[in-house]
Amino acid sequence: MSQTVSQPVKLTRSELKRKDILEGARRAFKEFGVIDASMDKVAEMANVSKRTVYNHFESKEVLVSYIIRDIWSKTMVDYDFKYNPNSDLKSQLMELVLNEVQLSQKEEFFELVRIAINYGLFSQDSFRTEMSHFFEQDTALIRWLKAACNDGRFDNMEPLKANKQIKALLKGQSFWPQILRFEAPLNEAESHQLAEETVELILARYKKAE
Amino acid sequence: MSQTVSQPVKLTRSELKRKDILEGARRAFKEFGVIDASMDKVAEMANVSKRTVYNHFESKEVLVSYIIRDIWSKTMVDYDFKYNPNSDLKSQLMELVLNEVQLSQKEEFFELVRIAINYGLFSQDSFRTEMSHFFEQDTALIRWLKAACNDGRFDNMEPLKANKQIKALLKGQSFWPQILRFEAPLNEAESHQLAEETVELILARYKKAE
DNA sequence: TAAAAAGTAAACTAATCAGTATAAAATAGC
DNA sequence: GCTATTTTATACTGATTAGTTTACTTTTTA
Repeated sequence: MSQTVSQPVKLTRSELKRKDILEGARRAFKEFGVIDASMDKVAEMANVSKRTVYNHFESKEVLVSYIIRDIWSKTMVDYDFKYNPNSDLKSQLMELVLNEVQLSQKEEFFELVRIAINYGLFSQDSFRTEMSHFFEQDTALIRWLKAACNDGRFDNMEPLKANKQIKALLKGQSFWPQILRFEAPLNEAESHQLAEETVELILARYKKAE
Repeated sequence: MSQTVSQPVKLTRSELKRKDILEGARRAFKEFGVIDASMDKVAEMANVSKRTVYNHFESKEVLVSYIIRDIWSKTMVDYDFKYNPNSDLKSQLMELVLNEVQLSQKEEFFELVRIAINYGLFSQDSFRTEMSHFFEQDTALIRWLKAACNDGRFDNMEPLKANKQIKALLKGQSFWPQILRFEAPLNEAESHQLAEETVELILARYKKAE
């Protein structure tokens, strides 16, 4: 056979260096912020010569946006959850919402969003446009809300609006305070409580009277 | 008489210069961002010599944090709104919530919060701690919720939790998207709609059944 | 009105940083 | 083993910037 199931994938020296650079850059950005992490520091933390960094990434700008995009796409694994007309609303919504909260509660994730914000806050349109996709994305919840709505399980609900409300409620306690380091990431119990309270609120407003 | 009612307050030359510096710095930070606004640019925009800037503020750091603190405290004028047991909940809450939204919808405010966030994102504890007070402050809404709660107008409400929920719902549409420049500040109609939807949601969950 | 205080313009220092140049050393593929 | 590519170390360029110095002028104040 020409392929084994779990191939260790032999990387060329060049590929190894590239990996080192990316890892070093991430550590440097995380520790100092994009602005204060000089390319010399990046090279040093990657244990690689500065010239090598420039052989792989033609400028700091390119390196930064490569890293941000990379993290973005790795974090945004598109989770799907199908609406089930035979199951009760609360448990389904709980699952969706809890997933949403837990997905983001990793310090590594916060660190990288900080980098993106730091970099993007005063940058030009193109990068921000891309960032906005990331922030506004997440179709699983929207799809579910639409399906449940079409199935007549909700009253007076506009799925897109309800989606925004849910996201706002979650981010207000599980995202922004952590990004600004006012609060620590939520633990299991806290995540659960937040999800619960959020679901209660949404159902109280939109659930069809029985 | 030694004091007239509306005295034009004669400022010394020094005080005038100080004002010029602050105004020039704010414009420079707003236009270029704190990092790209050099002290030369600040002096130029203030129409003041660079040395004068340093006579008033011993370093850029000091100037930046002075300005941030200044804006903060000016924006956070503590508005008060007393709970009225004889008026209906919805209109009272609407007033409070609408005020909250409108208070912040000025582009100037967003620009300065961007500066503060960008500056604080990788800074040390002391500055962030101060920032967190501003973010978490706002006692008018909390006081009102507590009063209404004590008066038995709500069911199952923890005022501090409800306050967080309201803030999250508002910021999710009227603060964060604007800070990241994904969306424009809300106009009158949009503010009103957001306030309305938020109040609906909160009342649906907590209003005492009659 | 004279001395003290504050402001000005312009040049200067010292540091930092993105990016380049160079020449030697390590490694890859053939 | 030989050649082409990549990496390394180090030093450099050129630009920018925070902050200072100097010599001079204007304003305040007493």
